[in-house]
This record gives sequence, structure tokens and C-alpha cells, in this order.
Amino acid sequence: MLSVTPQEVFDTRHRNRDQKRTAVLNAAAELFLKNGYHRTRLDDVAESLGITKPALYNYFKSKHDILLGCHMHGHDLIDASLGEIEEEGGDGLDRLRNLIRAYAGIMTMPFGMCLVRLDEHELSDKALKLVTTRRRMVDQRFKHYIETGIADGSIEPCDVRITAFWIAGALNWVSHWFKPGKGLSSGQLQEQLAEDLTRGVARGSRR
Amino acid sequence: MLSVTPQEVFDTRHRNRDQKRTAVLNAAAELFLKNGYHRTRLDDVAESLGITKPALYNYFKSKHDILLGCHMHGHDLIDASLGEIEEEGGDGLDRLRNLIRAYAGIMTMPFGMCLVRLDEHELSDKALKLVTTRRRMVDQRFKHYIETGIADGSIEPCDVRITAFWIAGALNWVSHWFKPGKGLSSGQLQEQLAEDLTRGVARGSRR
Amino acid sequence: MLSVTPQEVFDTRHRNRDQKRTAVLNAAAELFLKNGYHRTRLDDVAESLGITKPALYNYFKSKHDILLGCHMHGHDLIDASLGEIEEEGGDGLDRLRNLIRAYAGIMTMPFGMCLVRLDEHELSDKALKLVTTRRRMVDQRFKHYIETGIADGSIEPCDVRITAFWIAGALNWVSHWFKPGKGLSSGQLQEQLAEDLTRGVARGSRR
Amino acid sequence: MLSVTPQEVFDTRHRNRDQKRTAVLNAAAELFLKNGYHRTRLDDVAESLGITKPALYNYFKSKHDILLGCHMHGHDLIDASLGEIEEEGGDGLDRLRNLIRAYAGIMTMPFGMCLVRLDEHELSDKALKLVTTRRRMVDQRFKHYIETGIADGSIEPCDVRITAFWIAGALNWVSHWFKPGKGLSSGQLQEQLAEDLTRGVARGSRR
DNA sequence: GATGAATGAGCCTTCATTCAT
DNA sequence: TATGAATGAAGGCTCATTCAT
Repeated sequence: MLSVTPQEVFDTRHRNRDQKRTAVLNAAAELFLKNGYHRTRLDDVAESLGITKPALYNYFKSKHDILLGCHMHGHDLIDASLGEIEEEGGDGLDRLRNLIRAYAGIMTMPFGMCLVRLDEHELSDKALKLVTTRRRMVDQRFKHYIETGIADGSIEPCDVRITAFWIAGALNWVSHWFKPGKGLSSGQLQEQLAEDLTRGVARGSRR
Repeated sequence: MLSVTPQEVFDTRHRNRDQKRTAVLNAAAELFLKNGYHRTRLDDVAESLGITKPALYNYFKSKHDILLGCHMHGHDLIDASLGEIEEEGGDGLDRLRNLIRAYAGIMTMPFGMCLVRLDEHELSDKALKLVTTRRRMVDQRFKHYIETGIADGSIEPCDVRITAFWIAGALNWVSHWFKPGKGLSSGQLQEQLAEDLTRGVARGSRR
Repeated sequence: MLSVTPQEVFDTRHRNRDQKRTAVLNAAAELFLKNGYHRTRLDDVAESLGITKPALYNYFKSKHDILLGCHMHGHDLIDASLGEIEEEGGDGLDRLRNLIRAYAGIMTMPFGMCLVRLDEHELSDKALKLVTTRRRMVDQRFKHYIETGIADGSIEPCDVRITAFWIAGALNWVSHWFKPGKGLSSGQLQEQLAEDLTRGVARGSRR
Repeated sequence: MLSVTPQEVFDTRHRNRDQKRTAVLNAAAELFLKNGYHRTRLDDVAESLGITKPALYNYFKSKHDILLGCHMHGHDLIDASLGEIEEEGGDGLDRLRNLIRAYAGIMTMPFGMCLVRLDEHELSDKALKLVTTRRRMVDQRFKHYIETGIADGSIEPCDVRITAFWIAGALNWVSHWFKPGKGLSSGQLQEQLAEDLTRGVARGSRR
């Protein structure tokens, strides 16, 4: 949680530049998710921050750049999680479950949702390559843990690519239907999915 | 396969209206998926059909209306499948597997992909309601079959809502990664997913 | 009154061409007056006649041409009246009153209203010249009768141009406020105006 | 007279908004009257002000809105006159003559001409209601003064509605034929019409 | 750094007119 | 002659971006 509201960030003149950048991204992500990238005008973003449109250009060089920022921020969240999971160790199945937990959690947060719900066609070619690369890294991690699990016997042999995709898909979709404060909490959901999505995958699940 | 190319449909002045409407939708869906809704100009759609932009207005009353048409067409495909599945019968698990097969197949086809990959924010309020209603019907079907399976003992008791969502999510995501002619065929994928996504759900899957 | 409705005119194949032209003009005039020239599409005109748009081009070569037709028809009505008034004779004041009566009557009829209420800017240069010429003829007639009246002593000396214009203006304006079936009838209005507009003009009206 | 030309108003970035709004209206009114509303493109209006089309949208939200602005400005002129006339007092006939003078003057000015010569069908429904309401207020004033005059004996009894309409019509028509610098001046015209249009109306004008 | 104003580029939509049957 | 379909031409409006203060 921020200790100041996004508007307050802009209240004082000489506040940290990164803080302001983040405030812009937060405001933009919220509006992009609510109304779509195209239906969100920079005026809307600026207004929600209590500043004016041209001021945004002090922190981002274009609207596309803000969109890219949202994606990058989302991926930063994922990467942080990936690091923690590695540190925690365990066999392939353990790590897969930890990844599912972490990824599911991210999909309940605005920047995580951005990764799935915002139209990637709006990214510039260069930006798209960046995003695609990072996305592949995540896919790789899913595959890697599955392969690890197969190798160490914690996971039943399977088509790794398909399995990784359907698990990732099940998780990505969370960003479309999860509503905070309604139904399960984010934490409960993480546990549930870690369990449900690995039940048919874990060793011994096949008769 | 069509017996005529999209361009040929417009070769003769007087041809079946529905055929032309469908040709427009096909062309639009392809471009929307490839380049995004916004980056696709009506000129592009028209050009790919060998006609001029205003001619499109003989078949659709706006660009938004074409988008809605894509969604409706996708849902028509789903609804047709839903009918067939009902006719086929079986216990809850059988039906769920049939639904997964059918739905996975649809997600490998352009109009199915449209349902997932095109930004719904571009739909008018009225159109969005239409789409949302039909989408809920599909969600309901997933839940219904799971409940049926629990009742008839073919499926282990579980959180129906969550289970329906993660299965649907795994399937929807197919529209993002499936590339025809690369890897598994659509048919193979359907079988694989029908098996994989129910393994942890079917009776006896829990020790 | 027509003995057939406009739609019926087009029912039989080989009806008089002029009859069809007139039917088109009637329909167009009504719509032009009701909705304005620009807001009236040729589709609307065609629909009100029970035919299709391209059929109109058998009788008029453009929408502008239809507009010109309305103007010409209106002026034909005036010219016919002018002829009758000349035949009737009388002194300048008598003729002026007859002119007022006739002109007021025409201003209560659709084609008369067209002359005043339709935007002349839509006429082509050539058409505008035609219309302007005929309009000047009418103005001339007003002036001529006033001059005649001054010469023969039936009308008090005055600024002929101004007088002609204000009388014509008073009459033209009828086309904006006259509603058939409400208030005075067209005939009563003609008498009233013939009296009112000449009271301050006739000999002896100045003390 | 303006102390700056219309173009100069837009020379500096930060100048009184109202001044710019008025400059837009002036430019638009001139072009609308000269070429008609439809044949005037916003590009034309912008060009005549030395700015570009979208800049107009800083001051008006649509082309229709500019048209409405012209009408409103015209009515503001009238309303200002109506206030002065009331202050000046006099009997019904005096006031009617003052009204004729003022109204005739307004009909020689661009914004006054707009009220009569621009096609009201281009106004939105809402705007049309606004305009119609104000127009009725003016009509009411004509009627009111005539009634007052009849009551105080300065005007002969007559059909008030018809009389008001023909006087107003005679005046409105000024906007169609008056050319500044040709023939009578605006002031002379006002006097002439105040005299001419009341000669047959004033007490004692009927024998 | 911030802002009010202005711009450039683009695209949807309309509709009179024409074409092909 | 009549029509369904197609087109050419045009113009209003939006909005990300830049300019000038």
C-alpha cells in the first residue's frame, strides 16, 4: 500500500521522480483495465492524478511508453517472485506449486492483470519484443519446473509444452474474473489453484 | 473450406447477402486478430476483400457492429457445440470432457479466438451486454456439468466456481498460443486437454 | 388536388413522365420543408414515393436539380398569378392588392414556401441565376404596381424600393408561420393582408 | 469596431477566451451567410482565422454548436434592445416604433441576419428548442406592444397576431436584401420602416 | 516543471451518384 | 425502366503530441 495517495505524490514539487512515474503507472493501469487502453485518454490519466496532460510527458515519452511501463512493472513483480521461488528450493512439484501460488497472486493485482488484459498490439515493435522476451522467460520457468519434476519423479511424465500452457492459461484467466473482496481472497485462491492445478500432474495421479 | 475465396464472393454484384456478410466477418476477424481492432482500418478490411470501404456499410452499420458480429459468430459456434453435447448425453464427467473438446477446438478457430483476444471495451454498452450474457451461458455450462458430475459421482466434490474458471481459463488461453500447423493438431489438442484438465477432477483422483 | 396519391403515380408502368416528375417534386418539397434540404436524403424522397433511389434519376439528373425543380414550380405558380392579375386590370392600388392576395396565397402552399424557406446556397451557380432572375421579376412587379399607383394617384408617393421590399417581406414570411387548418384560412389571410399591407400606402393614408 | 482583426486575436497563445470565441462566431457567421452552413467547412472557418480546424474545438464542441452560438449571439443583440426599449417607455405605438427601429437595425447586422437566413433544421433538437423559445419571446414583444397600443388608444384595433407577423416578416426580410453601403444606411432604413410599417396601424389611419 | 492552447494525422461515416443485372 | 450494390468524395471529430508562456 502506498503511504500517500497518487494525487499527493504530485503535491510537493521535488519528490522522487520514480515515485511520480509509479503514480502515473498506477493511475494508468487502473484506467486501462477499467476502460481499455484506447478509451482511456491521457487527459483521463492526468485528471485522476490532479495534473495536466503535458505534465505526463515529463515522466513518459508517449502513451505507448506508459503502456510499456505497465507491462514492465507487471513483469518486475513476476521476476521478483521467480527469484524467491528459486531460493526456496524443493523438488519440481514443490517449485511448480510455489510458482502457481505466486503467479496467481500477481494475476489478482493490477499490474499483473495488465499483462493479460491489455492489447499487446498497441506496443511498438521494439516494446513488443521486450515484452515477448520476458513472457517467454515465464513460460520457460513453468516448463522448466515441470521438466524438473518429471526428472526428479515428483511429476508424472507428460507433454511439457501443453501442460505449461494450460496451467499458465488457467492462471492468466484469473485476471479476467477475480474481483477483490468477492468470493475467495487472493491468498485462498492461490492455495486452491496450487492444489487444483497440480492434482492431475503430480506423481501417482495416474492410475 | 469455402468453395470460393473471400474476394470471389464480391465478384458478382448480386450474390447471397449472408455469404458476403460472413466474408466481411472472416476478413475482419483475421485482421483484428493479427493487428488489433484499432490498428485495423475499415480500409484494410475492404481492401482485403477487393471492395471499397463504404461497401462494408451495406452489411454492417459500423465498425463496432462488425466487431460485435465477430463475437456473435464465435458464440454461435459455441452454442452449436453445446447443443450437440447435450444430445450426446453421458454422465457429468463425460459431458465436461465433451465440452472441453469442443471448446478447445473453437479456441483454435478465428472466431473463437476473437472472443478471447479482442478487447471487449470496444463494444458498445448494448453490445457488451449481449456478449456478456452469452459468455455467462457458457460459464454456466461448465459449472452445470461439474455439478452434475459431483451429483452423479463421476466428479470429485470441489469448489465449482473456481474449477469452472480454471478449466475455462486453460481453454481460453489456447487462443493465444495455438498456431495451426505447428505442434499438435487441433484434434490432438482437444483430446489432450480433455484428458489433462479432468485428470485431477475425476472421481478417484484424490487419494 | 391530385386524383391519385404520389405512390399511385408510380404504380403503373407507362404513366405520363411529367406526372411522375411532379410527384417527385411534391414529395421532395414536403420533405425539404419538413426536415431541410440537407437532412432529406434521396432515399427518403424515394421511400415516400414507394420507389428506389436510382429511379429518381430517370426524372431528375441530381438532387440539386430536384431543388431547382421545386423553385421553378413555385415560380410557375407566381407567374400564372401575375398573368391573371394583368388581365384583371384596375389602377395601381387595385393591382397591388391583387398581387398581395395572390402572392400571400402562394406562400401558404408548399412550392411557394420552398421559394423562401429552402437554402438557395444549394443551387448551382447556373440554377441560382435562373432563380434570381425570376425572383427579380416578381420584385419588379411589386415596384411596378407601386409606381403605377403613384402615377395614377391611387398610391401615396413613397420610396418604391423600400416599400416593395417590406411588402414582399411581410408576404414571404407567411411561409414561415402559416399553418393550414390553424387560425385564418388561406383565403381569409389573403384578404386581411391585402387590406393591412396597403392601408398605409393608399392615397389619403397620410395626414 | 474591433480594435484587433480576427486574425490578431489568435496571434498570442494566451488571450481572453471570450474574445476568441467571439472571433470564431464572427468568422463563422460571415461564411455561413455567404456560402451557407453546409458549404462552409470548419477548415474554411479556421483558415479565415489563421488557425487550424481542431483549434476551434477549444471554443465550441461541434459545428452545430457554432451555429447555435451564432443564433444565441443574435438573440443577445435583440434582448439587449428589448431592455432598452422598455426603459425608454412611451405608449404602445411609441414602443412598437422603437422596436421596429431596433429590430430593423439588427437585421442589417451579421448575427441578426443569421437568425433569419440560416437553416434552423441544422440545429439539434435541444438547440432548436432554445432558439424557438427566444424567438417566441420576440414575437410576444411585438404582440404585446400592439396590444398595449390598442389598449392605450395609440393603435387601431386589429388582428394582433397577423399584424405582429407581417411587421416582423417585413423586418426579417431586411436581412435578405439589405446591402451595407448600398442605398439607404442602416439608420435611415430604421427610420423609414418605423414610419412605413406603422402608418396603417396608428390611430386615425382608418377612415 | 507545469500549463493552456494549438496542431497533425488519421479514420469513421455519410450520401449523391453510378454500375451491372 | 427499375434496382441492389458499389463507389468517390468529402468533412467532422478525436486525441496524442508539441509549442509558448
